[in-house]
Amino acid sequence: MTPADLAAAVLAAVQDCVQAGEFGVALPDDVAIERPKNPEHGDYATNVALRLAKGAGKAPREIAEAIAAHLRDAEGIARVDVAGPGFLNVTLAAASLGALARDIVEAGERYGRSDHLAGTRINLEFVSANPTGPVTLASTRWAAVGDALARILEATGASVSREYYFNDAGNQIDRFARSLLARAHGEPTPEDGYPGSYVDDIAARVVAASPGVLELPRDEAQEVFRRQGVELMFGEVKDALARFGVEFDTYFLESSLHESGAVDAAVETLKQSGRLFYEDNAWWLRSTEFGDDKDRVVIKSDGNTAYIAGDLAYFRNKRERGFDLLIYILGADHHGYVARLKAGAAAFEDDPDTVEVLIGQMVNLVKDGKPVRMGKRAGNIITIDDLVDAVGVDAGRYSLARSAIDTSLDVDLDLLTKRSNENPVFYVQYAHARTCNVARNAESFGIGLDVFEPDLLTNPSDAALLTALGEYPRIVDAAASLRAPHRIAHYLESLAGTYHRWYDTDECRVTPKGDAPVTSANRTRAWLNDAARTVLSNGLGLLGVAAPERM
RNA sequence: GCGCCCGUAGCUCAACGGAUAGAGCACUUGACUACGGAUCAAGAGGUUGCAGGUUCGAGUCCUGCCGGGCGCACCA
Repeated sequence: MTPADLAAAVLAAVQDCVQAGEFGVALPDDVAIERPKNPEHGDYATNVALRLAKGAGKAPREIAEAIAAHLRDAEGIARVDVAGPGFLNVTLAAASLGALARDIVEAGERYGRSDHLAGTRINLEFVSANPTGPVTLASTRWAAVGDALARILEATGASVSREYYFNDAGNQIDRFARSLLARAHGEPTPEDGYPGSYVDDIAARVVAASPGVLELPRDEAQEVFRRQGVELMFGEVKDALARFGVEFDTYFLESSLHESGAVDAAVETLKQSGRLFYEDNAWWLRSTEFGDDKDRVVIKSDGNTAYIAGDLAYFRNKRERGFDLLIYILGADHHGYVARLKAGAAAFEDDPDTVEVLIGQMVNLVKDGKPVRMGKRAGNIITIDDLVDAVGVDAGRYSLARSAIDTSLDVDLDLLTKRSNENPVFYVQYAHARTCNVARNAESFGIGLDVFEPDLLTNPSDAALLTALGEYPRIVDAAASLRAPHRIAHYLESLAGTYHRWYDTDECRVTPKGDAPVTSANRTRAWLNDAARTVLSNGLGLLGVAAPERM
């Protein structure tokens, strides 16, 4: 019996109560089944009686007793207790709970996946850093989180397109080109330029590829550096992200929106529909209607488009490409954009809720207990490659994806470089490697996945592991709907602990100790071991972290 | 000044409004003739920044403070 099955059984019991006239209440939409922290509280618990009490006009415990009386008759339920203020604590029959092990093994990679978001086409935009330098640690956080979120949304049935927006029409790129040119000439970095040593490398590569470039007139040379330098830098960004295991479906260039006429068309549409107003020689979008603190200029008084014009055209472009939901992961320094992005949607008579902006807080570098300022312009950045070199892809992705995005994250440089074993990812990966090792040992004992007698899974450690495994689908759902990949990581850490404890329980061995004979219980536990392997592997997969068979 | 986010164990972080606030690391003690100890068991560590409020119940929701981060352009 899965938690979902139990929820259905509880709902049926509530219905029975209502039909029997024991209390009157509208049937709840769903019943929350949770796994109690305290094993004395049964395998599963529900607060449904507490929820219904107010509507029924009766004491929660009274409601709970009534539901319990009906629930006790349900198939596969060993006992139901009413506890505390009115919780229902449910203990399943061993066979009923144990059957889950086979279900999971048979579902394999499909276990935890659902079709809740089937048919939804999601455009997930993340990282989107301008290639004026290597990928910073902050951007790397969004790479890890964004890619994990994409995997999680896909696991709930959505079609997800990973998108990287390159704002190549702006002056950051000009500053980058000027920096390249200056360094190629051996001049100091311009006042507003980029000082990192990578600028010298890129400049040298441009010169190598175009030997005569330094003899060209200054403005022509700068154009060569702009074009080739950006291409080289962007290539490095893509390569570094690919090494990190993050591949984008679309790298979208802002300039393409200008060249295709999409920006002009979008502005024209908005003028026609009266969504822009003219004032002080400029055209404005009334974004204040959507919570923005001021209206935004779309066409500047000099006739040029403002940055937001590109965003408006980009929104429309994404919708025209057929996406139902546009999710943006932006850093906290961009939170002022939320209102104007939504205003843009509304201006096109579209639903502002098609735009969903996730604001991620900053990554702070800490060294010797003190914060270290980091920035491309300051030239002291920690890059995605630095991270990978220090701890590897798995530990890097895991540590950046394991915290909620709305908390700022402190990364200690010394901890990162010296003591990588402190990363909980190894605890989880080791649990997975252990399941594989147990399976290998079982095979050498001639224990395969044949005999399955779930009523033999009577040890409390069996129940603890089974209920933990049963939670997984709801964890995936929650991670998807809350856009919270870190929940997967924390679940896995908890599951790994439960597995390690099960492994260390002598009564729960898969292979017999010493020369004891192989029993049906041993054989049945091979299924449970494999179920744990399946969930650990599936969960790590959602984070883009390897599930090694050996460590 | 206005707006958004955060404040939880020594550190890094969890906790659909639910029961005794949890993990990892670090610390103390124990288990290596081990289904590989990258593990397990036990211990210690907390007034969840402060003060009110909402209700059967608040780390979680509301209000006000305190502290920190990030924004408040006809820049992109």
